[in-house]
Amino acid sequence: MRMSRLFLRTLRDAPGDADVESQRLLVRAGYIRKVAAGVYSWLPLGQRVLRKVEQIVRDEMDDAGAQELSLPIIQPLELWEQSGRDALYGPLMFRLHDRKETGFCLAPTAEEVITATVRGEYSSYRDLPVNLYQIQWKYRDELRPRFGLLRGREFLMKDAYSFDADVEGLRESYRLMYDAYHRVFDRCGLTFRPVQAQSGEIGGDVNHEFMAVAAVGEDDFVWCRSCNYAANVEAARRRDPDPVATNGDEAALEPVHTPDMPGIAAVAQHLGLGEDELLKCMAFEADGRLGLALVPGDREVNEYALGTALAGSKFALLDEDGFARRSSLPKGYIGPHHPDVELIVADPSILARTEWVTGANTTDHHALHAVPGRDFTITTVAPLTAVVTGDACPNCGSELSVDRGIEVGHVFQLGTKYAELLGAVYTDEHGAQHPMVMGCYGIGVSRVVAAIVEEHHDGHGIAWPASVAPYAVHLVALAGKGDAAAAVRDAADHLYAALRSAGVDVLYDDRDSSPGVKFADADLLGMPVQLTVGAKGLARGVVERKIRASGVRDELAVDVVVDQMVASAMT
RNA sequence: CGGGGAGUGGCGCAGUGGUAGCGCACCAGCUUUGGGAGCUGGCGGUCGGGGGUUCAAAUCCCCCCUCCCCGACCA
Repeated sequence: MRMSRLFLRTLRDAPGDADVESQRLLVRAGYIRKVAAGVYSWLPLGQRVLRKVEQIVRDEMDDAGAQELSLPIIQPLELWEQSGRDALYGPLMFRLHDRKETGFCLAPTAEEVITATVRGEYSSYRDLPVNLYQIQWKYRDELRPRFGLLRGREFLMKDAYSFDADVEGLRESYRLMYDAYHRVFDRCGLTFRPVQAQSGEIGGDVNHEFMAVAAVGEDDFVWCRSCNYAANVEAARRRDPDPVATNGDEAALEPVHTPDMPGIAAVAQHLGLGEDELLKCMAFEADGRLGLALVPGDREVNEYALGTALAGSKFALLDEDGFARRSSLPKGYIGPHHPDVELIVADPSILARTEWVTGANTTDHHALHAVPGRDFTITTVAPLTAVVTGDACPNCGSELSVDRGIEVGHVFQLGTKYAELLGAVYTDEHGAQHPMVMGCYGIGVSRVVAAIVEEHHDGHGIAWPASVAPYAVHLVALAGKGDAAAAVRDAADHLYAALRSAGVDVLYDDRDSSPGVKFADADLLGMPVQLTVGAKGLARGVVERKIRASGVRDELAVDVVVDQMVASAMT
């Protein structure tokens, strides 16, 4: 492509509303343009990158045995009413009506439609398994679209759906996708981790999020640098500290005056203690019963873990209203020896210390020497603390790290939920009917583009991995003076033609601009290899090569350039 | 949804009552040519929209729209 004809305008300044580097660079370099909050146009260069990522995804999906189809973006609301997700998604869905006032939505995802589609075609165990996918635009009216392509309201997503006869089949389908995802993100040049995660609103059991490590990520996740352990911050566990036995000679419970100190930090400072010596008592109600969740004062309660510990009970931490109703609970001064407390869930670390400082259940007072088992009775011991960097890995004991990541993929074992709700059943070899067992597998294709830029850029611009670069080579012709100018132009034209006929994708800067502009644009646009044809080099029969990512430069004889480029494209 | 900030040419910005300007970009000419060149001359804006105050509004007042940031409860 000749840059003199490319629909491209690079910007020296990024728009003021860009809030992450990927957005700033993609806009400055002319890959995308914002049309509305969370809605972007993909200009020619951007479209090429999007297609590259798409094609990697398509390759790996096809290799894994999935079949591509295309489902509608406009979906009847009726399907969403059947699955019950109409209400669940609520205002997150873009809604519209046709002229007959029939309700539709713009697809935020496609479990309903795909299930209805398979239901209409397949009904025998002989048909299964089958895995269908599409690469299609999705729509979510996010509360707060932000971070450019990372949280848009319109985004390109690959969604695959597997249908199996039984759970064993599902596990195999899931494994195929899980493995394919590794290959996809490897090929895209991303540093990532699959992490155990919660299922969120889609429902189902086993699932993994694929997190690209990035400071601008919206989700914290926990991973071990020594072993393979990785988990969503809510599902993460640490290795529990060992319990210590009480000697039985601890001093008796002793009240202490702590005026106007409803927080851990103030009390610890006042008493000259570490925050980890204080007992944090978080009040909750579970099925109407008052409970306390106990963690060390320097820790926070992981509500998801608390839910697990309460084994399905409906529970909620007390809010302001709750405290208002429970007037006997002095918020900030609660101790576990409270007469109204019906159950106490304690983190294992509570048993790793013989005595605690805790609330005295009287405003402005705390209590020293609270001994588990003596002064209060623990109903259940279960992991409750939110994991932080430096905690011990539950698998290997090494240090865990809590980092931010961009969720670029998510794989779920859905089970039979949608098949049951929407009637996708098959007949087995004995003539009995069963719901199909489903899995679903998403990749945020447009988000991946942004994630790649987040990982592959520097102060000058983007540095695309070769696998997704819009062009393999950025050929720069420097206009010289007089006869030299003509020679340079001539040599560059020939090189351009030769590279193209050798099958190399070339972006050719044939513009009549100064060298500075051309170099700056080349670095900003980020093709993996830059070839510069200038009068000086040409006189010696060489062109200069610069590897964008490393900045390494060398010179190539003009007559070996094409072979070199073709060879490096192979590797 | 609540709080804060902001909308002025394609992009970045200035302009606190007197009729709109700067840089980049764009167009023309001349010069320049290995890291975002110089000079000269141009094109381009109903100042987010509507209403109001005023002799006069980008500027003051009201309403609306859009955009950005922050905000859950750790006791």
